[in-house]
Amino acid sequence: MLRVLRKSGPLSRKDIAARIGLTPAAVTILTAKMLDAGLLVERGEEVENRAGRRKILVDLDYSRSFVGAASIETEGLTTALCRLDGVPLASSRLPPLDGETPEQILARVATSLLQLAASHNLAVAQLVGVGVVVVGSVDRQTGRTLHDYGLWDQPVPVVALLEAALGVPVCLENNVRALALAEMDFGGNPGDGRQLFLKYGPGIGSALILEHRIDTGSHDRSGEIGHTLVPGNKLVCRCGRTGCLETLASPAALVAATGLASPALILQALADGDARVKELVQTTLGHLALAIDHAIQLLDPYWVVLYGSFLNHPLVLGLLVDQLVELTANPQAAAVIRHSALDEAAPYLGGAAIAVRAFFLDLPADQPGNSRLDEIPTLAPRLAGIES
Amino acid sequence: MLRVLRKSGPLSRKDIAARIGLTPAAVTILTAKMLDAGLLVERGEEVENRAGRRKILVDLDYSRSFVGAASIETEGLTTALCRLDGVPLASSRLPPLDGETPEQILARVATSLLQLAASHNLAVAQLVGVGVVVVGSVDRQTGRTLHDYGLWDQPVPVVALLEAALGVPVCLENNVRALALAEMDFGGNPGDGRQLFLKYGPGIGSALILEHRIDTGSHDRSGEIGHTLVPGNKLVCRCGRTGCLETLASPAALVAATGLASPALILQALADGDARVKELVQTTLGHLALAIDHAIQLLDPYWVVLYGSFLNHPLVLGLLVDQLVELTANPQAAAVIRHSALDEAAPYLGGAAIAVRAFFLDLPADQPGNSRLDEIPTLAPRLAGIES
DNA sequence: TTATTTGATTAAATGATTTAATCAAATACC
DNA sequence: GGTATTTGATTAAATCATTTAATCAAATAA
Repeated sequence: MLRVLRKSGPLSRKDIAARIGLTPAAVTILTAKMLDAGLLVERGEEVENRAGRRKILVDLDYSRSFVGAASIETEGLTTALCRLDGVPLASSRLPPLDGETPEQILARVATSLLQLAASHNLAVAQLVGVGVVVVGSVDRQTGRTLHDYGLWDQPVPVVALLEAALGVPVCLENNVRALALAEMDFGGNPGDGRQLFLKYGPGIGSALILEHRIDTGSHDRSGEIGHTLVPGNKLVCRCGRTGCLETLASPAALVAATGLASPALILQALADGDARVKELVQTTLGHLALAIDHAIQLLDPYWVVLYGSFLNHPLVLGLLVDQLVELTANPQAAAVIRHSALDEAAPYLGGAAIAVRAFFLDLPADQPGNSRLDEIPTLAPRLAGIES
Repeated sequence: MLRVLRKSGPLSRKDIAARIGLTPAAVTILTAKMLDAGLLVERGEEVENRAGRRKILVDLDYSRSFVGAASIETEGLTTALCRLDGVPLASSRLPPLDGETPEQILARVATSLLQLAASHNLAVAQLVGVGVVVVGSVDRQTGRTLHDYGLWDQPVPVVALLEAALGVPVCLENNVRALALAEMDFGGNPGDGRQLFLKYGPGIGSALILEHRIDTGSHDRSGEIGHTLVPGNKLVCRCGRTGCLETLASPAALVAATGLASPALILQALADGDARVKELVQTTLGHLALAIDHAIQLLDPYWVVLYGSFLNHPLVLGLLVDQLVELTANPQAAAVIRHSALDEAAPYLGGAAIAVRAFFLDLPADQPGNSRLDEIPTLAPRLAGIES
């Protein structure tokens, strides 16, 4: 029911019943409990010029609770508090400190979140969860980071440490994967829950979303478009293979190829009509387009979402889309690809997305099993004081 | 419960309970109903040298019912009857007739299935469903074929026509996709339900299985590895694009490249040590290996299953695996790729697989909703006469 | 022989959901 | 303008799957 409301906005009890396969009577009972628990709100009536009683719209109460979010990178920490619909309420950026241990970093995260709440008059009791995103891969079972491409050199039990410090549920995810979820949940673009997300810069990060959920594959390695091979490419990748797309078509590779100092300067050169740079960019985007076409053929996504200011530049996006249309021999393919609507200055949005999902029982799943309200960890405390 | 039994063979009531999240008491009740209904059988006790009562093993009754299967191709019809575990009981091949309408073909399918049952002393009352596979794409909602690459030039309501003729549930699927399911369900290789299936010959057909189910993608086009692009390839594909893998690396393309008359002759030349042919084959398999590597990076499958006698030849399979291992820089890749264990002379196995799945409620799904035995179409008639 | 262990079964209790009736609140019709 | 009709929400009794707790069954261990 929460899942349906999340996806399809305010709905009447009758419509909810139809969608989740229960009777209106059952939904009346369920909504009553959840309204009491503060999970839902009634949002007035839907006016239709038609006989009969009007629908009373029910929706998730996005404003009553909030989540914490943190992004831990080598360049520093970003923490934030967000509403359950992803709207940021407060955020802060903290620089990295020399020689700081993981434990100290997480302690700073906890302190920062509490300070943010205090300074924005948000009651900590309404903090329903925290999502942390990191650069490397994570073990979702144990809530630990695995190898982290330079930040931490050993597994860190992030979830356990932060839950001890804050006393609310904490979840952990890779930053790109979490961002892809944020795009799904907060991005405002409807779809069928199948999306390839491509974070362009400084490397080529990607995440695959199937059935509204992060797809991990059989060995936690699916969706790695940056590590598909480009024939003829002899560059050795950090992943150990030779010829990965990332070594040839990442912003870093483009910077190296053009000899310019930054992606911003490349954009400048493009705008100035620099033919040499345009050709280099075109070649690079050609590799990218080919890889994206491969992915489209194999995954048939509803969206291919690009994330990163360089690709978001109209000139670049145009070149990429042109190449893709040419490859697919189908102008409609362009409709599949678009740039993310997320604020690129908010790296914590992924954290907010996973925290919200955790609060709403990881909504998109059709997990068999628990449907008893009082056995749900995040709900139990809220339902404890209720009579019925 | 049926799903768990299907996947994990005979189990005790207690173990079933643990897996489906119910109590042994509930499982006792459920198994009793299903034993009465003839869906399950008790398979003796498991002997463990341990104190306590022995487990009474319960399993699906694969022998009590059977399914019909049909494969409709331009070269003719194949019909068969199979046990619920995929073991063929009877089969027949029928040549195509000139000028035969789709309706006449389906009438022949129905007649053939009834004849097979009659001649093998199988009671039609125990025929619990029929699965039909065709070469082109199908509309699973309406049970119609769509365009069919030459066989039929307009949609044919296969399901409606055959259900009218036979009076049992009929389901329809593309042949490659159904074959991939047969591989999962009858192939005897455990896995986690994620598999890329590749039918090599005469074209390059493929199907993607995720979470134990056929993945269709957002537009019914996922898993099309044969239509990924090979850079530099200028051949126009039947799909309308230029440069598809299939135009360059299918058996048909290989036959054309070698100038030999058939894949069998190519195998012969390879065995004879023909260097020119070996190089051509190697180039072709290189394209295939690259595409497979792409798919592995994007999908992270548990298995890549090859189907087709040409690829099954030790020399060819060896060459392909070598190329793949070289590309991935990881000897483990060899463990992922394997040839199908299915009988290649039985094109109807896919039909049997989808019929069995339909009978067992499309087992692998975690579909929300109906768990009431008496509302299940395939079970209702069997439960009708039962007391409790 | 008895105690213990493990699995299966049973009966009463529970509780979510449905059924069927009713209430609520609008438009449509005469 | 009053009444009928329609549509959605609610309620109470009934239902039915499931759990709980006790018991039975059948083995090994002491």
